Amino acid sequence: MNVEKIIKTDKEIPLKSRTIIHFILVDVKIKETIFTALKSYGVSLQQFNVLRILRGQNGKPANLSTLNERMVTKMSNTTRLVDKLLLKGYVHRRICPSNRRKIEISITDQGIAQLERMDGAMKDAEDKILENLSQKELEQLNFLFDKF
Amino acid sequence: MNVEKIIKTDKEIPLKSRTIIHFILVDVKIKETIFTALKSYGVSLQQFNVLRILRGQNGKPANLSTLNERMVTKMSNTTRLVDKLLLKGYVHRRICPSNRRKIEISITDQGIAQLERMDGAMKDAEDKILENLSQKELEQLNFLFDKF
DNA sequence: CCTGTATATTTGTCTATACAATTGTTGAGG
DNA sequence: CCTCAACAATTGTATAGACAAATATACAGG
Repeated sequence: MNVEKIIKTDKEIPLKSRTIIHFILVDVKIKETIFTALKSYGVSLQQFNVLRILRGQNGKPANLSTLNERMVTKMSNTTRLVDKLLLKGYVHRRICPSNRRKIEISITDQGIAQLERMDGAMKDAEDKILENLSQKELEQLNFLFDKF
Repeated sequence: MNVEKIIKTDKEIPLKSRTIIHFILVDVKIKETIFTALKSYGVSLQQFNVLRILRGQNGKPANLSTLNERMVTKMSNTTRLVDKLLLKGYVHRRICPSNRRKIEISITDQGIAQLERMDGAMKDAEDKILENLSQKELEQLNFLFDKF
């Protein structure tokens, strides 16, 4: 990936700006690959993440606030996001008996089965995205990302 | 930034997955900082980029296809994106006389003035995002990003 | 010229996201 | 009990983005 070529400039870009631009270009590429991988399953990255969080609960349901906390983005969407998973039959939802303000969400067997199929596609996407990086370079990246 | 803490897991995440998750977390943080910086100017990151591309033309107008090519995202929005900049008085638009299919977009003096104000905010955002990284580390990052 | 094809932009529509306001529920303090 | 503040989720609305279809123009070949 050549930054200057992609954004078609012949000027020297200051290192900090270049780093940010570079990051954003990599981001576009990563999102594209992941999106393509999940597309055929009809779920968005966010929906996929919610399913993974629910699976991680090992049967224990999660309420919307918990989901929201673990997702990277904002609450307002969580209700509607779960609605979509509900329509697809991947999750179950019920009012928490001990606190009727809360909603308990859990993954269905169908959701788990679908998720297992998606896991493979996701792994392929990750492999593809990172195909040119060695183990050592991955470790370096993780080290550097910690500084953000 | 501690990945495991943020996504609240105690399981060991495979290195490749961890790298992608880590990347996405950094992305959210970067976008947030940049968005906050630009918010008070009432422009989106995309609009800001278009203004910068136009400034880079040094008076020479750019048509929509050119803009689209240099932006990272898709065409369909370019018309509407430019509409918004037009409303704000930051760009000028006219039909190309030599090829009436094309539209020439150029930045106005007002657009340049506003952009100069935004440059400062953007630089501050970049500094803040990268405050914990040394020159050497920035170079390492750029080196590693080239492998994507 | 006329026709078909390629090019450049615009428009329509659907989905996603952000933010604010609203609804329903709980629990503490008077 | 009753009221009020805090909490949990939902809904409304405005804006952004993806994708496809439509419009307008150019130009090559008969």
